[in-house]
Amino acid sequence: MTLTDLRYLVALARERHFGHAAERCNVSQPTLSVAIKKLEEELAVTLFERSAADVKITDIGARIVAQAEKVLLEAGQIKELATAGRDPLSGPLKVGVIYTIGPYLLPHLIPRVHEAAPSMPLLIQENYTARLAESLKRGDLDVIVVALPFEEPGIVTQAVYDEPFRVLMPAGHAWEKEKAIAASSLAEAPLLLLGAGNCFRDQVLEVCPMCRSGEGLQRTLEGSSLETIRHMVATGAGITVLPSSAADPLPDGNALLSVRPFVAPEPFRRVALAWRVTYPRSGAIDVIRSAILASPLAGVRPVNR
Amino acid sequence: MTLTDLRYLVALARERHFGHAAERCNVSQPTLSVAIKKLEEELAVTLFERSAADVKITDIGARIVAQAEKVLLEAGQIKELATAGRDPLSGPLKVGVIYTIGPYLLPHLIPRVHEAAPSMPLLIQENYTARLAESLKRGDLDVIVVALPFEEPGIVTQAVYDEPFRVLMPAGHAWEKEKAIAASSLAEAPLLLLGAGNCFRDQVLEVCPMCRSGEGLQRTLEGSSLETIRHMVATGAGITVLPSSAADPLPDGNALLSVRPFVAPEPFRRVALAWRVTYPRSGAIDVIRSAILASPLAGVRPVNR
DNA sequence: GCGTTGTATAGTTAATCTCTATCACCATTG
DNA sequence: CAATGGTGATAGAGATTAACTATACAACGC
Repeated sequence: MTLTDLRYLVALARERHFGHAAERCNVSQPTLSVAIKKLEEELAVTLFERSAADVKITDIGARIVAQAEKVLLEAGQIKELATAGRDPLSGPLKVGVIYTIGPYLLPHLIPRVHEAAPSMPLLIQENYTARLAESLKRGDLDVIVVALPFEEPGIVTQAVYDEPFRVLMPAGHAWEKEKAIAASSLAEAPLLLLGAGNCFRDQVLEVCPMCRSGEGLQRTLEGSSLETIRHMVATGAGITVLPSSAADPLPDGNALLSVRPFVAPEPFRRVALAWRVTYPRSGAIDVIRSAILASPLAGVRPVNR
Repeated sequence: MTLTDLRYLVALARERHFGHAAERCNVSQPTLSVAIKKLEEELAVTLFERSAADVKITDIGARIVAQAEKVLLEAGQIKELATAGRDPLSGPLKVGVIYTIGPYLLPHLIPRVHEAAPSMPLLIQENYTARLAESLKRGDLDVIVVALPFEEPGIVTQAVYDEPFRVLMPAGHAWEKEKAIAASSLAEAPLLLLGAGNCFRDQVLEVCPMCRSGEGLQRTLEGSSLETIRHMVATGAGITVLPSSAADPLPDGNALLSVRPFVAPEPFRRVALAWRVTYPRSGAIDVIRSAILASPLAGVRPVNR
């Protein structure tokens, strides 16, 4: 029993004439004749009474035809689903973003994606890079926004933008008179840091290796966020390093904080998209990339592909 | 897209492993692999993400698999319908009976058929032979009970029983002293007859050709029934001829009527079943025949096949 | 009876399906 | 870092199936 057989069956039930039914199915009369006969043998029931005058459907035949129509209808739905699903910009996209990007990127990203792909709702999760990577590989996420380096088997990454680091200090801090801060000077400062697991923490520590080993003044704030740290800096609890997208857009007339760039070469992080090599909706990823690049993130520099 | 393809698809969605899915489908791994690939090409969507680690279903793939399961379920129903319909004794049987048999046969027939084939309800129609024949050929009836001769193209008949005719007269009639009545004497009697269209009318007239041509005393009662005629005989309106099944089972102690047989050779009618040669439920017809023969119809003689 | 209409059958060709064998890829491991 | 094992894809051969054309066969109607 094949779907073709069922189509022949339904056509014959409608036409009650082998020749006409065959014509409607674009096959020869013997083809349809043989198919119906085969179907009757397979089901071991007589579906039609053939006589010279006409073709009559049996009671059981009528019931089976009705069921066959249902099967064909449902099968047709598969094609419709496929047609609808062919558009990579249709259907939800599961996006992961690291904690130190999400709050600054998403408010810009979401409306832009919605505009570019109205029928692609975003299901967004913020997490650590390691967790995002796991979800991505498991298939719980489709694409993630992380900082490089990021290497995983089966995962491709595409750099999107570079983002310089900034030094954030309370207003009136001694460094406020400097135009730019040297990375080395961080070792002497009471540096507020995110907890372990945040890649940005490691990147900051890399900027100033002495900070890590020196057991200096820096303090790790477990379970915290860049926003919390910024508030702490404002209260004079210390200084910190922020990515430019988080540091530069200070609320107008914020008198409690000062931001300074690093002296060249500025330390920066490279932000990238990552997805499974096998992920088929590359068009959706292109939309995400474009939306990110169209977002007004302070201080960032696009990375050419 | 075939039902086999859909089975492969569902198996792969369940197993998430080409080899295992193939095994479950009793085919080789390349067979399943190629089938899935073909399906993806036909639908122009990626259903699975293949990687070394594992096989992941895409969102659209999951939706299509769910639909495929529905299709397979509905297709399975076809086989179930066929299995249920394979029994000729299941499902209603549309039976037609002529007016002069129905009232005497059906009260016996129905319970016997119900006992022999409980899941074969009878849909019964009484009518003239000509109407029954028409319905039978059109497929509105499956089998009819008629009196021979009955010849129609595409219709087979099977004699079931012979039924002698009787003379019915009011009690006290002059013929009551006779043990048997000669057919020829009917010409002189006030014979009450059924209306045109009833085959029994013609059969009675055939018993006594003079009645037809002679413009004798006989009266045709249009739109009447044997029962009505019997009541009229009881009131002394005339005499009549009845089939034995209608004449013999007189209500106990009916003092108003007398029944007499004809002198040999007794006139009789041959009652038969008829159905389309193409009708597939011959088992159902056998049940009807057996039930008729098991019915205690007064005076009838079974006809060997 | 003979032609017409309609379905079944035969035989052939073409497409499809399925198999075995093998390749290519990747991830793990000594 | 090369070897290994597990996994899916591909190639080519063989078998099955489905389709066609031509024709037979059956049942009616004139």
